[in-house]
Amino acid sequence: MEWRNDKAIYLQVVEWFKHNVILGMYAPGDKIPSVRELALKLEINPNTVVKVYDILNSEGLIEAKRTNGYFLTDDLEILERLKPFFAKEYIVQYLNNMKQIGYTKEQAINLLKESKD
Amino acid sequence: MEWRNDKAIYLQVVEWFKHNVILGMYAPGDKIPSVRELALKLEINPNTVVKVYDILNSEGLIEAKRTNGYFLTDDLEILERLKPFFAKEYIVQYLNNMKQIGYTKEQAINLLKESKD
Amino acid sequence: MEWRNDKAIYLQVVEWFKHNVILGMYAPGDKIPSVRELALKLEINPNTVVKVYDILNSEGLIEAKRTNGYFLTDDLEILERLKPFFAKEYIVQYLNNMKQIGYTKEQAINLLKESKD
Amino acid sequence: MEWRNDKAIYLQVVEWFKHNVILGMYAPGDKIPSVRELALKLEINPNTVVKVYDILNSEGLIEAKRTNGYFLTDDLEILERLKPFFAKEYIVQYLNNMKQIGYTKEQAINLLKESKD
DNA sequence: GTGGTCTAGACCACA
DNA sequence: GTGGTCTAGACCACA
Repeated sequence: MEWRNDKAIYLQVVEWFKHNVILGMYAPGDKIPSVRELALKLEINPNTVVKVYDILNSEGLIEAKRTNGYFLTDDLEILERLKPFFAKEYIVQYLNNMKQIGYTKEQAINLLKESKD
Repeated sequence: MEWRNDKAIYLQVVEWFKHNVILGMYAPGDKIPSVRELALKLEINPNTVVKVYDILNSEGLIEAKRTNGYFLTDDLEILERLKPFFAKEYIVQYLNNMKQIGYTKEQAINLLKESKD
Repeated sequence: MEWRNDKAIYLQVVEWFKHNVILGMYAPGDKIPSVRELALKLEINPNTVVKVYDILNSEGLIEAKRTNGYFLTDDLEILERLKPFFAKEYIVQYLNNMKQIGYTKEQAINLLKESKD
Repeated sequence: MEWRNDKAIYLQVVEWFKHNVILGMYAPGDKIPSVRELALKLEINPNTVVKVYDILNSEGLIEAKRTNGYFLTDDLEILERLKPFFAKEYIVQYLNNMKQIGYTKEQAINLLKESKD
């Protein structure tokens, strides 16, 4: 893993984790890597992973079972919310990019429609 | 300046430069920073700047005048092409992002339309 | 300050801080002690204070102003919620205590009414 | 066992012992742990246990039988008094807590009545 | 000086 | 081995 230096690592890991969830890396209720495992894999400090898991926990995305590890929530509603969450981010990003180079929202939509991709 | 480490620096500098041009930092025909100046300012190796200027030169965006330095082209047509160039990149990026989390192009367009921003 | 060892220090500090707010130690919008100040005063690690302020921040009770310090929220609604929050805790604690020694809720209420205090 | 450091340990042990009696850990007239046994179990100084047993003895709750150890009293009246004793403590504690955050006794009673627990 | 981030590492309860 | 807590201390941006 490589980290951008324009954003706190723990924030990047939070996003990375959510992305993995969207991509179906873990099933609802699955055990996820332990704090130490993930720290080793990502080559970051365990405390940073703790911070990440704290955030994910407070968002209801994962749950801690003492001495058993962390588990992905089986609350499907919370999991369903992930996609629109990212979508919103991507939309804002796209519109900002386009506005920065001088396009309006309408133009951003039209250029998108005309694209072949 | 901060550089992402997931992409070659010279590519990032090329983009950064084009962005500046779009934002009107230089007028058509203007002198742009020397290789050494830019290297110092961006804290990168002069050779990297040389590579950047080579690319920009080959795209017709800048021109070298022997012993006089580099100048932004005064060919307006080339300058006009910059905006669509970035737009295309942003569009591809947006669609890729949305597809990666499971949205089709149509959904990407519709969600964009519905956004309030 | 002395800390009970049956509860994490940061939780005790969170409660202690809320208590102080209820007692009117800070006015809405007031600057509160910096992370380092509080750490020194309470003789705990600055990181522990960071954790406390993180929690209070996420609850909307305080706000961080970069390079300026933390401030008590001026959102009166949030501040008003503190009293009932503690009241609920005290009620639960009282009922639990009484039940543990064999009294029902009704008895707990009646004994309370009969008390001279 | 964990001891709060805001109160003398021997006082905490006295309370802890009375609590155990209320919970029926010993029957009236039962032999209770020797000074040494209890000191080991609670990981406290035997002298502290001596002090505790002195107090319990002076309150008539336990009785020393020379060379035979200590026994819980079989005086049911004394045992019956334990519950109201704790109840009074809990009531005072509850009222103090509520007063400290600005509620009157009447409010403390009403909030208690309204609680769902 | 202020908050923010991150690392290193210790010790704990629980099983 | 697992999560939870806490300390010590470094370095950063911002002003």
